[in-house]
Amino acid sequence: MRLSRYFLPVLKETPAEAQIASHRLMLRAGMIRQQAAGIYSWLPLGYKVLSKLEQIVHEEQQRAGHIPVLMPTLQPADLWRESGRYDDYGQEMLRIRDRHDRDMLYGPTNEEMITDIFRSAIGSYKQLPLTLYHIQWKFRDEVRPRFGVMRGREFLMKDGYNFDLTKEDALHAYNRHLVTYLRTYERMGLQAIPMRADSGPIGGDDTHEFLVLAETGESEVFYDSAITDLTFGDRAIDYDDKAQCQAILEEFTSRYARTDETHDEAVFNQIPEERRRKARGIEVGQIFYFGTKYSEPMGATVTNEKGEKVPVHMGSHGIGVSRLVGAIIEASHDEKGIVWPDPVAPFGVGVVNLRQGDAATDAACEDAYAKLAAAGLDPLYDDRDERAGAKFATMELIGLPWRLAIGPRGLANGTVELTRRRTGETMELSLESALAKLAP
RNA sequence: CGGAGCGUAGCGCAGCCUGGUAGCGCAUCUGCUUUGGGAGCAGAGGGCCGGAGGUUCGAAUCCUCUCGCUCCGACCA
Repeated sequence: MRLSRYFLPVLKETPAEAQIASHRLMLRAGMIRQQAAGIYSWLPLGYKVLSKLEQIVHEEQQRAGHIPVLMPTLQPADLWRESGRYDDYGQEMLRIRDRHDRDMLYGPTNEEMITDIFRSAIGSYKQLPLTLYHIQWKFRDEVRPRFGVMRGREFLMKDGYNFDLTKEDALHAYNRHLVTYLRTYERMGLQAIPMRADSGPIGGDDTHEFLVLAETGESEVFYDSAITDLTFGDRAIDYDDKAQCQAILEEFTSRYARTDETHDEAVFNQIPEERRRKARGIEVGQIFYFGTKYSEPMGATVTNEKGEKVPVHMGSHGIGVSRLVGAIIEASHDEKGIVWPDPVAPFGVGVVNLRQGDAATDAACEDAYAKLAAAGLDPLYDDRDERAGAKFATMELIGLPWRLAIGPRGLANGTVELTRRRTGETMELSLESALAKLAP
C-alpha cells in the first residue's frame, strides 16, 4: 500500500477524552473514530488489525474442530423469555421494538439463539459432540463505557458453544477450549493467564477468565509468578484426546492465579513470598461450563443409547476480539507509539523514502516496495511529500515491526537501513540482504 | 445510578466572570526556499460558539430547559 493513496488520518495531538495508552494511540494512529459513547468506527488501519485477530481466532477454533456459523445481531425477545433472562438481564440489554410492536433486542450474547438452532436440528446423541461458534458484534449498554475499545458498548466477540451428551464430555470441551485459547493468545504475541473466576449472569459451576497483565487493567489479580514462565509453544495437540487436554489444563491452572472475585488470601499466602504477585489485568476471554442451564428450560434434548430424552450439557466460551486490539497495545507500546507483535501488525514493513522527489531515491524505493510486496511482506510505502522526521514519527506511531529507510546517503554506499521497531536496532545493509532478513 | 466537569474551525485550546468586530497553535490550500528526526517565510480558506427558549438596543458571554461527551465512584460477558 502506498501511504499517499491510503486513508491513515494520524493525529499529532492527543484527543482530550483519551485517558489510557491504547485509546490515545488508537486515535492518534487513525485506527478508530468514536461515533457515540462506547461505539466506534474502525478505520483502515484498525480494521486491518481487527481482521488479523479474527483470522487467528478462526484458525485456532477450526483446528480444534469447532464449526463457524453467523448469528444475527438482533434477536427476538421470546427466545430470552424461554430462558428467563429477558427479565433477569437488566438495562445492559438494549431492547428494541420493531414496526409491528414485537419486542426485539440487540444480542449481548447468544446462548438462547444457539440453543434454539441446536434443538431445531439435533435429536440424537449420535450427532454429538458438537461445537459451534461465531464472531459477531455484541451490544451491552454499559452504564459507563470508557477506555476506547477496551470497554465499549458495541464490541466484537467470538463466542462458541459446545453441546455434549454427558458432563464428562462437556468438561472435555471446556478443556479443549482452554487449550485453543492458550495457543490463540500466544499467536497474537500476548501472555494471557487463565484465572479462576466468578461466573456472573451466564451462570455455571466452572469458569476461567484469561487475563493479560497490564497496569491499566480493570481487574485486580493475584498469582504465583511461576505461572508466567509457562509457554504453550508449538505443541502438537490431538484435540480429541481427553487426557492430553486435561493435562494441559492442569499444567496451566495448577499455580495460584485468581481475580479479586475468587481470591483467597490464606491460600495465596502459602506461595513462597518472592513468588507472590499482585497486579492488574485485562480480561480478554472466558470459558464456562454451565451444564443444562439453558438446554433444560429450552428443551434442547437428545435421545441417548437407552432411548431416553436427556438435556444436553453445554458451555460457552468467549474471546473479546475488539478488546484484544486495545489489550495488545496496552501490553506493547512505548513513548513513541504502538509496537505491534509481528503476527498482528497491520503491515509487515514500512518503507520510508527519505528524499521524496529525488529520482534515484524514488526509483530505489519503488524497487524495494515491489520486491517486498512480491515476497508477501505486505509493505506500507510512505511516499508522501514529507520530510524524513515526519515519516519516522508516523512509522513509530503506527508501530510496524520493521522499517526500511532508503535515502541518498545510504544509496551512495549501496545500502539501506533496516530498523526493528521493538528494539530500535538499525542495520545498514544491501537491499538484497534486507529482503533476505525479512523473508528468509 | 450518585458526584464533578466539558461542548467555540479537522485536532488542541483561549475568549465567558465584567454582554458590543469570534481568536491562537497545529492541520489544510497556494507560492518560494528547504529536505536523514514532526521545516522556514509569505499569503489564503475554513465557524448555526451543541440545540431550543428567554432577558437585552445587542448574547459565544447572563438565565431556563434540553441533547451530547468526559472524569471519579458504584456496576460490569
